[in-house]
Amino acid sequence: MAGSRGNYKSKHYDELLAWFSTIPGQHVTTQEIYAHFVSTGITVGMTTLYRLLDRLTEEGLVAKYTVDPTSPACYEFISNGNQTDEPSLYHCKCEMCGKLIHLHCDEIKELQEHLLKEHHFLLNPKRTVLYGICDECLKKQAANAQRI
Amino acid sequence: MAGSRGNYKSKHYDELLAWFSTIPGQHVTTQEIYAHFVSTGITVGMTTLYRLLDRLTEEGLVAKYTVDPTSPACYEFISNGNQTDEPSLYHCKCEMCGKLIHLHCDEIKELQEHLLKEHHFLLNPKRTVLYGICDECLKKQAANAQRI
DNA sequence: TTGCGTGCAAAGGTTTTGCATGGCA
DNA sequence: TGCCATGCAAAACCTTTGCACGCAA
Repeated sequence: MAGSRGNYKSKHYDELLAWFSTIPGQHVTTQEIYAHFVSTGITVGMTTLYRLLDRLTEEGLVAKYTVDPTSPACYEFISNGNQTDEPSLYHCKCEMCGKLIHLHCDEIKELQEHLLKEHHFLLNPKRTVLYGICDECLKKQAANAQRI
Repeated sequence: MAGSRGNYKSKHYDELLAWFSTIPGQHVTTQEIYAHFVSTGITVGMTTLYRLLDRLTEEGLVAKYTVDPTSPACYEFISNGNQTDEPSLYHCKCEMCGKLIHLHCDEIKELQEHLLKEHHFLLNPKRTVLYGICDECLKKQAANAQRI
């Protein structure tokens, strides 16, 4: 089922997946992936990268995150494939420093269930990004507020 | 405080804000805003629109939503300005039909408090978009699953 | 041989920037 | 007058598409 197509082996596909599996829980952009390929000595075009990432996203092996229309998309390896999910892992994007951070939180699992039962909305934790302000920046902000 | 600059009156600024206030709870793209101006007979350039929207977003009168890196950003009027928030109103984007829907849910308010207390992350409900699958598409999906 | 994978080049679209002009205070 | 707002044009950016070639089965 993982491939109506895609049963072909490919140097690029293998390398990308192999590298992804070495950096679980890390989010990377196409540029960073491209840089990795360059450092490996394997030549690759951006076109191929986008197509591979689309394929991996469809297969559920990789999650795609949109953070801003201007900045590039982020991709992250899903270690357990499309088998068991880990709904307690969420992404938070800091609006001040721009950091994308991981958050383990069972509370969100409850929200997910609530959304499904009461609002008939099936939340996709692999794609959802919570926007806000991170710990560090909250402190900075408080400090600045005093100065002004 | 609402304007280190921006104390200038401007036909475009006024018209944009006036129109926004007539469509509370609606999200529009720059193209749609542009179309509105055309229908009003007021000429405007996209450059101006982007600058006005940036300004309104900074002033907290308008919220900017990112839905996809490919598709344009969405803007929405915040009726109560940056005074009292309405944290029970959230945005959900359906990954199948692409609809952006509103959701009133007090449950999320609890999550917000939890995130702040336990994880020191200040959630921004004006910007956060929850991805998932909406009611209608869940039904369609179920129907399709039976056919296949 | 067949069909997918690849890569170059070009197009698509949104958003930003530079610079000269016009309008408000 | 001074400063900001505007708009045109061009650029920057990420992403997608078309088409020919290469490679796996």
